[in-house]
Amino acid sequence: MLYASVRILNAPYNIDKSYDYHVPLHLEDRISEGSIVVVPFGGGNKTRNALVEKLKTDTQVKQTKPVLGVPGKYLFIKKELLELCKFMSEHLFCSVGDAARCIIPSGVGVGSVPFYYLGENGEENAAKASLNQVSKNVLEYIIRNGRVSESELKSHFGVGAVQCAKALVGLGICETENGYECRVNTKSERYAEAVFDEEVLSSVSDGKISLTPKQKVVYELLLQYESPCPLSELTQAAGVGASVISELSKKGVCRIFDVEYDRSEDVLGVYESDYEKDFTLSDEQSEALRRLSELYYSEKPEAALLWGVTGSGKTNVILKLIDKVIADGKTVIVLVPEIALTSQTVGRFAARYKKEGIALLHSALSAGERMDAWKRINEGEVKIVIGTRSAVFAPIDNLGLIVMDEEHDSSFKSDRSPKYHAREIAKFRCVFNNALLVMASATPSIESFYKAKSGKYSLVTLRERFAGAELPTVDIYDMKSEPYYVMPEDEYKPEDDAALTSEAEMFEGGGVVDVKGLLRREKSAEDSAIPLMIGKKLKEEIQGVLDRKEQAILFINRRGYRAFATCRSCGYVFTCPNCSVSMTHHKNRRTGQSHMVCHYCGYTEKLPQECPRCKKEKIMFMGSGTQLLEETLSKDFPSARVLRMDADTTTFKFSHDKILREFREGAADILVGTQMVAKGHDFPNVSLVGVVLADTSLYVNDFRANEKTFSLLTQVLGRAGRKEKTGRAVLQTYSPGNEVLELAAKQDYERFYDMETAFRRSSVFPPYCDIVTLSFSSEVETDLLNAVKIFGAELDSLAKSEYQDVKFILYGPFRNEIYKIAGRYRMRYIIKCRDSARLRAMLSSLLKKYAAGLKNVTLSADVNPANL
DNA sequence: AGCACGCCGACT
DNA sequence: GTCGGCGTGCTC
Repeated sequence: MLYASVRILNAPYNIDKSYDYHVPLHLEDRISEGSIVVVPFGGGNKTRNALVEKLKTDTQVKQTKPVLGVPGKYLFIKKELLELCKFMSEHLFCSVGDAARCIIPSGVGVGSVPFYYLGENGEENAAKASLNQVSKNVLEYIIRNGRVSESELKSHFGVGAVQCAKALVGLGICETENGYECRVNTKSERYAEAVFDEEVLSSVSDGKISLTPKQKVVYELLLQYESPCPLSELTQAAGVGASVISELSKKGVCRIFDVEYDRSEDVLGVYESDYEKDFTLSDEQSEALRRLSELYYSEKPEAALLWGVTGSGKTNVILKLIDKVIADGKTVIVLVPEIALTSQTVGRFAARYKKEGIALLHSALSAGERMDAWKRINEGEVKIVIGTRSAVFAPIDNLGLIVMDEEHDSSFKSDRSPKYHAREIAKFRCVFNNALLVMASATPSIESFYKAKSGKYSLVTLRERFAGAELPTVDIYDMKSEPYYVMPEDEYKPEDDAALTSEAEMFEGGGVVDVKGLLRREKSAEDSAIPLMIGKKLKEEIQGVLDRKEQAILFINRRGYRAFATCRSCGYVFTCPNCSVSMTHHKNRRTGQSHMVCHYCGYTEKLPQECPRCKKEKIMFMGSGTQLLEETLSKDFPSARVLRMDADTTTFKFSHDKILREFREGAADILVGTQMVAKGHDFPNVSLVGVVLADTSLYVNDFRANEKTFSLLTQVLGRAGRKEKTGRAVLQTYSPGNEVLELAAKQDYERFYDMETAFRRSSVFPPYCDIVTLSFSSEVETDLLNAVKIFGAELDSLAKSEYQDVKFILYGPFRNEIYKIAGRYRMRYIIKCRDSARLRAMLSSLLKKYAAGLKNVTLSADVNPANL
């Protein structure tokens, strides 16, 4: 008898162990180690999917249940990745099944369908019966293939084959039995959008089209959104059924349409013609290539940090390295940050290696496409995989090289459980395959640079800028020399200062707390209470750019119109009812309507005229976002064409890419946006970059605040003048003396690294220790507090008894930076430690004990989190 | 996580 | 006397 030792997928952490099942004869030749199988589990024998860890001929278990089915040869995890699952579960405190979920393409499910096979007296009965041609073909196919699923018959002989098969069963020729097979769930999402047509809008407002109260609620919501809204979200937000929305569409005031996850464009083709097929390397680049090749040919696991300033041609070196690896008959995985997926870099790779066999893995792929890519990779048709973090799991054989472009990017760390870092997975795979890992960045993570300096990684450096490209001239501009707030005289009262102080401190961080300056009045101001976003210097530079018919990019760190709304009379701040954050003020471009939006849970409400607390009409807005910047620009530079890119204008797949392409093709003079404008795009005509507010307070309370600011600014500055022209950049700030800003302006990574490591060493942060956070969340605050207390006590007692040898420092419990999100309260412990087997054993036993045991509370661990 | 088994209050 | 409340414990 053959037994399968399996792990249940979707099993909670505390019951994640091996379970033995026996394998029925007819499945023996279908099952193998790494197969996904269907098994009965638990008292109710509910069918569950499981991963076969081992096949064996005996078992300790007295009574085993049978494996019910092996869905298909593609639902299979090869040995290397099977071991990786185990590794992940040990290091990331997740079940083996959770790890397997990262590896199996999502959207692939298991379905139960009838299978047909030849009956006992099948051939005799067939000889007696008179069959039509199709039935004969179907029968022949069944005889040839043994057990055949209904869907397989359908795909071979059309839908009619099902009838034939059933008839064959009726005639006693075939028999049928339910079995399992792999199925790809194609998904599409239904969207609704208000009809922004003058006539429709006015007929609704003057009652020509009458709406019921519920319809009204939905309609108002729709008007507030700038872009189409998923129906599911809309019905939830409005608290109505889908019928209300379909009524609205019948009345012609909104449109309902399906957006398939399937509409992927030919990303490969986009930039194909942009680049020459061949190029020569500079001396420095050749040397870098030589060193990397040496590491590659060593046939040992190696890791190298390719540190090259912006514009030093890292990509060229990498392309030449890949050429060698491919020529050597091995395969390559290239990992890029999420945002860069359709960028030129990817296009360049794609174009260059199309004929060798390339697979592009990204979040916009439909389940079907993902499955296709997975099949092609599994069947060895692919030599190069390019993709975001999850591409590190690509089932590619014979791996010779993994490249991580923009190594420091935080999108390489998963934000969902299991919270893996692609870098660690890549290392595991390189060790398994004796392959080379190349991490490339202009601003490496402090941790990686530290490893490079201490010899754990080989450091390969590119210092020269390629093709004479130069650093932009950077002006750090002191915004304190500008009036910040402009407010008409008659509205100003001295007591405003007091009410605003706390909020101003809260939201503008260290820089702007001079409230008197904040409210500096200017009698002549036409626009009341509009913060000055564009200082004199930046204004001049923008004008210059427009005059020279060049382009500019302006970066601002907040989307929306105004950062928050507050009452000048009582100090009330508009706060999300579900989250402990203030809401952001948004303005609809088309209707001009104002509403407040929570950036964490999406909650939206209409902006009232009066303060909900004191009922006075004294609401004022503070801070500024992309929408206001866009508006300000069109006022200050009426002739300029402004394009905005933020989460609100990039709802759809590829809309992001579309905006960038439009901008590159010159459809706009100024691109305004959040983080996403900063990353990896090359715009030849951009000669000015403006950072509306550059402050370290962009990331408060995170020990990586400096690192993140430095790398973000470096990237933004890198957008200016990469070709022949020397670009210009203006960093507006309220803390002009800040060392991080100055070093970023000079692009002096090494000085920054020295400064930052000094800080990390003295306060004990990575790379001088590891950090594990244990996060608790609950909808019930008292349950949360209780759980946190119990857990803390237990950890304490373990540390004093069984795990005395484990050294760690426990901090907390703390409330999270944002205590409540979407109705859940969140707290955590922070542990500084060495990530050792003993430490993991201790935490794992605790988590196993409490993962299910704390009522109403979910608990999860994160090793070296991306944000603290 | 599910879903059993198990031991005490309000119903036909 | 039973139906069903959800506390405790197991899942090959």
